[in-house]
Amino acid sequence: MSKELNLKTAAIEKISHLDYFNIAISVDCVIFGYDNKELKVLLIKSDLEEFAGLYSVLGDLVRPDEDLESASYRVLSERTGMEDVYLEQVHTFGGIGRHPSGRVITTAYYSLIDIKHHKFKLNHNELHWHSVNDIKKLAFDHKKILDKCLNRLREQVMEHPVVFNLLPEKFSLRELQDLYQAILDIDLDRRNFRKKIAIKDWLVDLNEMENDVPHRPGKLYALKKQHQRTSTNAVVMQ
Amino acid sequence: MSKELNLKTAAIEKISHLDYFNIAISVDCVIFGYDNKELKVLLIKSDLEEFAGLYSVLGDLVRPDEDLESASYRVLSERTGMEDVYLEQVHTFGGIGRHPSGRVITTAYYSLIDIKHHKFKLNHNELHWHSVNDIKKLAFDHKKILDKCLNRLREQVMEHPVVFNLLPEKFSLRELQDLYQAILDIDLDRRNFRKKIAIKDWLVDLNEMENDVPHRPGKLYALKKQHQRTSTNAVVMQ
DNA sequence: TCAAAAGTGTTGACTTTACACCCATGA
DNA sequence: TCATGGGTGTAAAGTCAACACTTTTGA
Repeated sequence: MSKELNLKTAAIEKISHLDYFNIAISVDCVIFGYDNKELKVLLIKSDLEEFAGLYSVLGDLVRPDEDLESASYRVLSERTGMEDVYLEQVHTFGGIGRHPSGRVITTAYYSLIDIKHHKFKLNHNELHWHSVNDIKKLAFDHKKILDKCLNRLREQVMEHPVVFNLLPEKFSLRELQDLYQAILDIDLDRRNFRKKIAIKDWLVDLNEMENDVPHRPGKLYALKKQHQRTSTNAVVMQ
Repeated sequence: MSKELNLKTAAIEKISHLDYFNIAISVDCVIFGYDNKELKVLLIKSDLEEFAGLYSVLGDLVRPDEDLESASYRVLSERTGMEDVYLEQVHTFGGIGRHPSGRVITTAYYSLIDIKHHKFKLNHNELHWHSVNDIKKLAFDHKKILDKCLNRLREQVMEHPVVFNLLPEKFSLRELQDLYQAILDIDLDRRNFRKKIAIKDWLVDLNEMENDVPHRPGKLYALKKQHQRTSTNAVVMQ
């Protein structure tokens, strides 16, 4: 009773499946920044009437000739002018009602970028940084997407050196701790935090000190070269 | 210089994006089983000429009117006759050359099912269980998909009670340990394993003993009701 | 009586947490 | 001299890994 061996070519298969080429796929990039001891996320005002007044994360449809990663890098660089930034895929959202234009499935990525980056032109498009903690509602299912990306970020932050794009090249341990506290939304013990970071061996001591701080200056550190994460040396993290 | 407020309706947006509705999306289900102290995976012989002789994991195109999760449950139940089994989304693979029929992006899920399940009709379709350790090459990028799902399974197995679909309802701690060893592909210390499982509080002691074993019988346990994972009470795991 | 696996605790190594004092700087 | 944060160590609690002997059963 076994099925007959009935090979078909890909070309033939494609014809029989043409009906299915009726779903669009997009990428959405949850881009985190950090300023004033708060974790921020870059949002754009939705240009859909259905979501008038609401913000959404940055996304775009995937072009037929680009892969998912390229699409997410394109969104990132088109919107922020930044190249070569690490993006992490988080989850794909495929509910049927999630986009009013039709069937759009989206793959969510997160990324971390320096909020003070130069090429950045916030005024030209309705792009704004929002405090993650203040966000109650977004267009589409983007609140769910944001939450999932934030959870993933929190899971990874102590295991992998992912947060250093959010700091200047040289930073003190206090700045690093403030950043961790903003991301995790908890207080950390200073001595224990320093021990934990020291053990990871992520940092080089630059033998320099902070300037212009209204208190005793701290030592400056930088992320070791081998831990710098970019699109081109992306490390498999799990 | 700010952009004019220029809202468009979803309908209008759709027209301008029609070109993009040219990518198909599929789901691929990596279905793990367990037999003879080995972790297995359910594979089907590829019916594409391009991959003649190679196996692939179970997948199908997503229909325009079903969401991603429904599509993966459909694949699972069509192929195995099983309903109400937990599926975990792992990753979406979107390389441009990954499918010879055209642009197909796929979202991978894994699932664990009892290899001895009744409705199962292995002969009717070229469906076979393969030892995970023996698999060297698969059709498409399915080896990568399998590896990623296996990694995810290994990460979750000690943190969450995910493996119990692979065992009969009543099982001994030795059977459970053998299963963990097969999944993780390492040996575990018996006493430490039992302690670790006891702490999780996943099991009920049934006050029954094994029968028909050629050695001292062990106690039988079952997974507590509140930890049983099905499609309908799926627990958010991260 | 033998073979096979069940069942069970302790010790040492390591990790994690909580916690307090003096120091350097700028205002 | 005050306010601010820098820099540092220790003790107690908890977790993890290694390890061996007696018991029960069927063959």
